[in-house]
Amino acid sequence: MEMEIPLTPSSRKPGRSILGKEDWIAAALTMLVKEGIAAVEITRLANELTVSRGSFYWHFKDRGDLLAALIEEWRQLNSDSIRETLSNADNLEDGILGLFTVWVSMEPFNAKLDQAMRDWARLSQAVKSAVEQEDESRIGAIQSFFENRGYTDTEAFIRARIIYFTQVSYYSLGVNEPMAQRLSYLKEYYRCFTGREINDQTAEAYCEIYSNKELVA
Amino acid sequence: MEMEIPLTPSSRKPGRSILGKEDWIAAALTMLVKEGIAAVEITRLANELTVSRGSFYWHFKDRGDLLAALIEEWRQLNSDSIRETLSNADNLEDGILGLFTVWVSMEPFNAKLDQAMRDWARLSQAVKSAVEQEDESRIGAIQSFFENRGYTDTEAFIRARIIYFTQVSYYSLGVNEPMAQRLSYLKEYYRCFTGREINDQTAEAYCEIYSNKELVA
DNA sequence: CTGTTTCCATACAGCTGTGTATGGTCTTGT
DNA sequence: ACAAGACCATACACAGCTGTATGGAAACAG
Repeated sequence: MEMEIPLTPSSRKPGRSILGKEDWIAAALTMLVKEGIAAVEITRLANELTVSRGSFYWHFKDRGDLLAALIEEWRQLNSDSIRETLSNADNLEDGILGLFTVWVSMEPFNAKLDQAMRDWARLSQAVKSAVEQEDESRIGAIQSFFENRGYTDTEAFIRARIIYFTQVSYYSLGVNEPMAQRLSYLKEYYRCFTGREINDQTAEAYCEIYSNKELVA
Repeated sequence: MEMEIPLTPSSRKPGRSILGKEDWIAAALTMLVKEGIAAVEITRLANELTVSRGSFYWHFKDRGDLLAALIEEWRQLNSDSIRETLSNADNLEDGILGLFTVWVSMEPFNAKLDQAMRDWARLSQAVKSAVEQEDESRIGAIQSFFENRGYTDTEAFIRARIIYFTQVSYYSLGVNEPMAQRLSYLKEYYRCFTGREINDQTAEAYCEIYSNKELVA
C-alpha cells in the first residue's frame, strides 16, 4: 500500500529513512479510504508514521494544505484505464468485457478511493467539482464507444450511465460477492447493458481467465 | 421540515413550546443530511434549536443514544413505497413507471437521507447492517416483480440490481438535471432497464403529468 | 399555597485536535 | 572541521466538543 515514488528524490543515504510529503500523503490516502475525510487528522497520521506532528508542519503549511494535495494525488492516480480500454477495443464485446476487467482487476484501493472521494465531495465543493469532472469524462468515453457501435446518441448516453452507475453502486453499497458468482452473471449483465447477446464462446473464454481470482472487498 | 408528531403528547399548554426527543432527532436528521454524521454534534444542534445542551442531556443519555435513535427513525421513515408500488402494478409498464414516480416524487429528503446513511454505514457496522438489509429487501421486491412478468430468476435479479443501482448513483453522484430532460430519457431508460419497448401513448401520458414539476437537487 | 415534577441554563472538568515557537540532531558543502 | 540547512521532537497556547453536576423557573397535583 505504500507508494515509493520519491517526488523529491531525497539525496539522502538510505540508512536513515526520512519522511517526505509523499509519505504523509500516502498515509492520508489510506486513512481517507478507511475512515473518511474526517479521520484524516494530523495527530493520527503522525502516530501511524511513528513521527511527531512537528514533522508534518515542516512539510505542509496546515491541514488544508494536505487536503489540497490529496485532491491532486487523486487526479493523478486516475489512470485513463477506462478510456484506453475502450479506444483499443475492436468490437462491442471487447469493449464491454474490457470494462469489466478494468473494474474487477483494478486495485481495490482505487475503487474505494473513488468512493471515499465521493463521500468527501458531499462536504467540499472543490472535491465535488473534481469528482464530477472525472465522472463525466468516464461516462462520455463509454457513450462514445456505444455511439461508434451503432447506438443512438441518447441510447448510448443512457447505456453509458447505466453501466457506470451500476459499477459505482457496486462499491457504494459494498457488494461483496465471490468471483465465481459474479462471473455467473456475466451474460445477463451483458444483455442488460448492451441489449444484445454475448457470444457463448467469448463469454466462456473470458470466465476461464478470471475463474480463479477472488474478488476483494 | 419540522415534524410535529409528538411521540409523547406533551400535556403542556401550547403557550410555551417545549422541546421533545423528536425535535432533537429532527434537527439531527437534517444535520446528518446536510453535513454527514460527523457534523451531528450536540453543541451545534443546541445552537440551531436555540436551546442549551443541558436540554439534550435531559432527553438523551449521551450522543450514542441520539445516533441509535437516528437509525430507528430512518427505519420507520422507510415507507414501503417501492414494495407497494410494485405489488399494485398491473403490468410491466405500470410497475416501472411507478418506480420512476416513487424516486422522482419522493421527498428529496428521503433520497438524500438514504445517501447520508450510506456514507455513515462506512463508519458504523450497525448502520451498515441496517442499510444492507433495506437494500436487499428493495432489490428483492424489484426482482420478484420482474419474475412475475416472465423474466428468468437471474435476469430478474440483474435487472433489479441495475435499476436500483442506477437510481442510487443518481443521488450518489449528485446528478441534477431538469425534469424535462429527465423525462426525455424515459423511453431509453425503459428499454435499457426492461429490454422491451414502452408503449408510446403510455410514455407520453406519463410525461404529461410530470412535465411541469422541477426536479430538486 | 406548597411541594413535586418537568424541563432547561449555567458552570466546570476533561479530552482531543490544531497551529506555533523553539531547540536539537543529522546531513551536506567547502 | 565548521557553518548552513534539512528534518524532527517537545512544549505551549488555544479552541471545540463531550459529559456531569447543580440550580432555577414553569407547570401540575394536592
